[in-house]
Amino acid sequence: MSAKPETPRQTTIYDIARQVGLSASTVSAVLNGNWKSRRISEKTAERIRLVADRQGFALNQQARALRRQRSNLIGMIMPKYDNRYFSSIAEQFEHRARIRGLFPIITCTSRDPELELQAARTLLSYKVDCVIATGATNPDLISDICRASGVLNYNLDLPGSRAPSVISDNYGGALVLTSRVLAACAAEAGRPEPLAFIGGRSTDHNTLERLRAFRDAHAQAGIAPREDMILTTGYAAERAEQAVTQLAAAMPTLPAGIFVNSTSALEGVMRWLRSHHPEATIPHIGSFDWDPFAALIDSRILMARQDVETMLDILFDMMAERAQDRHCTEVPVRQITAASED
Amino acid sequence: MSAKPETPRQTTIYDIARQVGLSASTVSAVLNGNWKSRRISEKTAERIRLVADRQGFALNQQARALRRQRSNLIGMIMPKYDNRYFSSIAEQFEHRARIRGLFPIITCTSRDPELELQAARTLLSYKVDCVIATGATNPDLISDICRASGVLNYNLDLPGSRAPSVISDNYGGALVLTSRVLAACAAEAGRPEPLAFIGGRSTDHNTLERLRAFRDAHAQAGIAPREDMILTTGYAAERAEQAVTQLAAAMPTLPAGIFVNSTSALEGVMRWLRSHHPEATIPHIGSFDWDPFAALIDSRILMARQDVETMLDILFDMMAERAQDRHCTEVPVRQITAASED
DNA sequence: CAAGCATGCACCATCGGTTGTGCAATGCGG
DNA sequence: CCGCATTGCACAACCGATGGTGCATGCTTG
Repeated sequence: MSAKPETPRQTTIYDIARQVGLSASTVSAVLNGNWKSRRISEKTAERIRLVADRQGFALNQQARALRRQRSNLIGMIMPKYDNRYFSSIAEQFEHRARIRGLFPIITCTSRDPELELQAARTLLSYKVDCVIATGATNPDLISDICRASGVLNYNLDLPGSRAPSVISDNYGGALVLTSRVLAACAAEAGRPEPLAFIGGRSTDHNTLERLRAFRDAHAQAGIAPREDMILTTGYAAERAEQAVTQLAAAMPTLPAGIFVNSTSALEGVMRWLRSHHPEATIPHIGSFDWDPFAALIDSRILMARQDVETMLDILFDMMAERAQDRHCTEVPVRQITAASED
Repeated sequence: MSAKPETPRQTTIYDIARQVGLSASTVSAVLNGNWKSRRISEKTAERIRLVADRQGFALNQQARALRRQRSNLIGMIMPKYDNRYFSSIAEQFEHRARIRGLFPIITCTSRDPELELQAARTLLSYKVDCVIATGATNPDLISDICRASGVLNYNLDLPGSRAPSVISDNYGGALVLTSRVLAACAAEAGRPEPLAFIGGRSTDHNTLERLRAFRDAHAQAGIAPREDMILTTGYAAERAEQAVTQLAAAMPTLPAGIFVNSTSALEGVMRWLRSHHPEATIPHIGSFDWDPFAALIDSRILMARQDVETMLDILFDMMAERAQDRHCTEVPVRQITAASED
């Protein structure tokens, strides 16, 4: 009648202990599995498990973590969810974490360096056992605060100098991709022509490596890249769209081919092409990053798909052995051509 | 020399207390802001803040949550990250949570009902203050376990009967979308023709509502839908691809138009079309859910974009006032046509 | 000058688990 | 029947922060 239906607080091991007439430590031992080593009888264990199940008991992980100095939480900092590269990283990360009995916390910082730091601090506040910085603008800062707290730290996608890193072979992938686009253009025009490069930041490792490959591929094709067509205006679609506008204004005709650095940038490039030349054939495009729909837009779009599975396998292996050497592992990309799958 | 560089444990309020020669409770009061009500002097507060900053002190949120019975964690269960609808929900959710001083935890369950439940239980174990079930296959089960723990709970995208829900106006959106596709087909063929319906689950509310609108739109166009062309084979791209294969095998020619239920299904449909009829004009397609690249594939693709911003605004408003009434709020979708933006 | 009040902080129980240790009861051999 | 080992569990300290309460000290007021 007047039982207070307020917030029906979660039952604790003390509640269970009272009900079975045993001590909380016994209940704890049974529920976390080390009851055999504490010489709790099978009969007692069974009785406790029964009551716990009946109550839908859920152990308070905060309390557990507080005492154990180990949270089983594993944090990932990630720039965006809105493209297939990062979203597959997120999904695979969660899947692998769960398999290993860890609880994944992913936090998305919209490429905001300030937010990245704040997110790292918050993760540490919640006492995650490990912080993985994915595509972080300043991974070393994150490494520093992790080190100060004694928390394991790895970099993914973009390398850092203060923690082990797992990234794609950006040079290798971009070299093949650029060469393929150059070849397609040459086949069409009868002679090689320099490509444009759109998207990314000229400050990040990946863009630099892809640019290096871009230039080398041009050299291998026997032509010089045109520096005025290299526009690393960031990853946002809007900025890429502006870059194409700028490109179109500066020259009589669009380049025969474009290296597009990320699918976000590709979004902007395609938007521009569709709105300004809806009927024209588009330039040959090499996109560093894959999207299933982009593949279907036009057979002139080539895409390099990064090997997320392998990267995460390596990452989790390093975590398992608590690797600390500041080494950068490069994983080859898998090449994708237009409209082909997987 | 022999200072142990093991794990440089995070500093606690006790460490700081010792350094400034004050009690831990004073440090706590200063650092969590209620020091004025505890009549701590400005001078003392300043001294403590200085030391805390210098040490890079990060409060242990687990301990805090344990004591406060309030974690400031807010959990979201979500099927997938790999499409623009869910990924924008995730990003917006995180953004709004942070603005409100909450720490968002999103966990992705790959549309696995078993995983959903397990995820809910885990979130409760970590004592989240609120659980939001997005697109859950069985939201009511989640509501039950949340209720048992006295934790606030809301449904997003798919409605439940045991917690407040915020969803799209699936009927309204699908009615307009279907009508537009029907009209496009009629304009081309000279007479209205029934559309195919591909994707989704005939067990979930959204699919049922969209199907109801699908039928009503046919009725309004003066034709009967063909039941044998309604294939709710799930959301996975592979299943949708199989559905089209089945459709193509069963009839001499493809339908003039297709209602595609989700961008995942659209992926499968487009894959089939490209691999089986690479050069043919594709059917008119109405996709319930938006993707920027899909919009560029063909002007015959129409897309309904759900109003994620408004849905989340409503959701957070309800959370703020701790609304409990099991009401379902429907938010109109924004209509999108081919290649147009935002 | 005593009573009264404000100031500034310390003490301590508490949140829900974990784990080292202690102790009674039982079993067993001699 | 006694000593000793084993079995089966309880006790209590602890993890790090919070907040109610209490106690000096200094200042004001009659």
